[in-house]
Amino acid sequence: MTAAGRLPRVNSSPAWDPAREIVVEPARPEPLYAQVARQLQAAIEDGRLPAGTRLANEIDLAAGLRLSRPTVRQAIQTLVNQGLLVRKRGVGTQVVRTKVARPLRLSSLFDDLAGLGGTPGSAVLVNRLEPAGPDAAARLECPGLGEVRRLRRIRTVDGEPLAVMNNYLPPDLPAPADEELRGHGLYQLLRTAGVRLHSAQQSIGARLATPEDADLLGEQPGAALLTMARTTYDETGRVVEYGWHVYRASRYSFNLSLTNGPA
Amino acid sequence: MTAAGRLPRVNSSPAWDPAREIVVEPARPEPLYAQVARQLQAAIEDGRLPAGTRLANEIDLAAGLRLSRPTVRQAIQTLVNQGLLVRKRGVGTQVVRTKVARPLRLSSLFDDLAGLGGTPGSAVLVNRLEPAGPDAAARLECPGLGEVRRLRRIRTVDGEPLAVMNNYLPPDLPAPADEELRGHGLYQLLRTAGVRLHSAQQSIGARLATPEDADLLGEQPGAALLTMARTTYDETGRVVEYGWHVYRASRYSFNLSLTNGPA
DNA sequence: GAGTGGTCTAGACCACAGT
DNA sequence: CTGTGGTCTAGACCACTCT
Repeated sequence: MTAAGRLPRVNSSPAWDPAREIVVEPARPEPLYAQVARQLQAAIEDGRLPAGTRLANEIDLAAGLRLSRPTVRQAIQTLVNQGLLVRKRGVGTQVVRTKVARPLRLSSLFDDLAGLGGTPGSAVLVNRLEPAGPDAAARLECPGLGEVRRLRRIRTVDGEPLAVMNNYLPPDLPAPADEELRGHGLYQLLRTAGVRLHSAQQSIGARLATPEDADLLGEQPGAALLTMARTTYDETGRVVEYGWHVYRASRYSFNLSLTNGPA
Repeated sequence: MTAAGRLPRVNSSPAWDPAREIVVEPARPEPLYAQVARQLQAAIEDGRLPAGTRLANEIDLAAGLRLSRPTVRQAIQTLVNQGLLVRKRGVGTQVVRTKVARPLRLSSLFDDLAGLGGTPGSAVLVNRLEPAGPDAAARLECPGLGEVRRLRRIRTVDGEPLAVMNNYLPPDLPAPADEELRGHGLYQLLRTAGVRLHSAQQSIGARLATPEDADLLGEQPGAALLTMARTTYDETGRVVEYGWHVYRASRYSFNLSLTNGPA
């Protein structure tokens, strides 16, 4: 046995009675397992269930909540998938001892920034249908495509330029108004338009600023820039967006949380 | 109804009979749902179940495989979580029409590179215990720590330098031999040592090469570099690694697949 | 209305960890 | 040994989508 394999100290259960703290209302439209998961998550995040706490076993939990064991299991499983709980056979279920690592989700830059300080905004440089060159058609995986919608925006925070964002969109999507683009992320607009985003492939790199980059971003030519190219798919496998963006490395970095989820 | 909401064309089921193609052996140690999931995944990946194919419904599938519906559901769920299948209530289950987006997992650079072309290797510049400065102790979230193991390596592909990698490790982990580090990723060595990795927080940025960077990596000073800083936690919430790496942007970029998994 | 996945129940047996 | 989570069954009813 190596030093690394040593046991986590297990807190014995404190006076936290799930049956008293968690209430499930079968009448609500929210599924029972979701109600349990939501309230467990809240208890973990506001400290009522501190890191390292061991939960009661699934049988007792189910009995206390007057639910079946599979239902309670489903609730716990969603939190395990989020990395908030850890289960070990023969041992029990514990609150993870890490600051929460939110799973990585499809998010646009705007949504990310809105969660931080500063006021995000954007200037729309280009927003029009254009004849689709072979490159654009290939990026959207739509050979023979006649037209594409092209977007070019500058994202700002508190008025300072942060990124130049270029996008191709399929021409049959409803046209986003410049005004909408100024105040909302592209993903948010797509979702509102009924597009069900499913997955994306991203590539993150770096390069030096060209004079044009420098001019748009308020940097010096030769400054370090972060680049991100992304293809986004909906649930039917159609490409709903291709984008290539450049960020000022002096003012932005990508922050990712990874979890070793099951499956 | 917007254009974006239009229906996916549903292929009627071709002559792919799950009951004939999938065999479950209750005697094997592998769980039944895992056997089903594995064989379904294989069928999707090698083209026997092309993108867009609709699966039989869960009841029929269960009957055909002589399993219960929850078991079949569990198998399908794991593939949905991986983004390989899409389920819609009232409609059915379809193979996703996208090239597969593998979920983002904890991986070391070495593991990533091993999956691509070229022969990865590395040179170990530093591998020793050092007195822990306040910075190192803070990075490992272990105030008062006496010593840390410090690593400094150069990662190469086909002999060409690709990245400089700096790491702090807690002093109680078994010391990795230089020889092991040359041929294996750090994560792989940690797992072998019994560490159960749980989650990580990464930050990706860019900067210009200093003369020292340039010397180590064979670039010019002022060249664009990708930077990545990472803190890795095990299941007990302990920091098991802190690393800050720089990559030659001319030869490397991060590729991520994101999926909008449930929960 | 017919067919689908989404949720839920009440049991059962097994594998593994710790004593 | 005891207690835990892991797996599995055989039903049931509901909510949603499409015809």
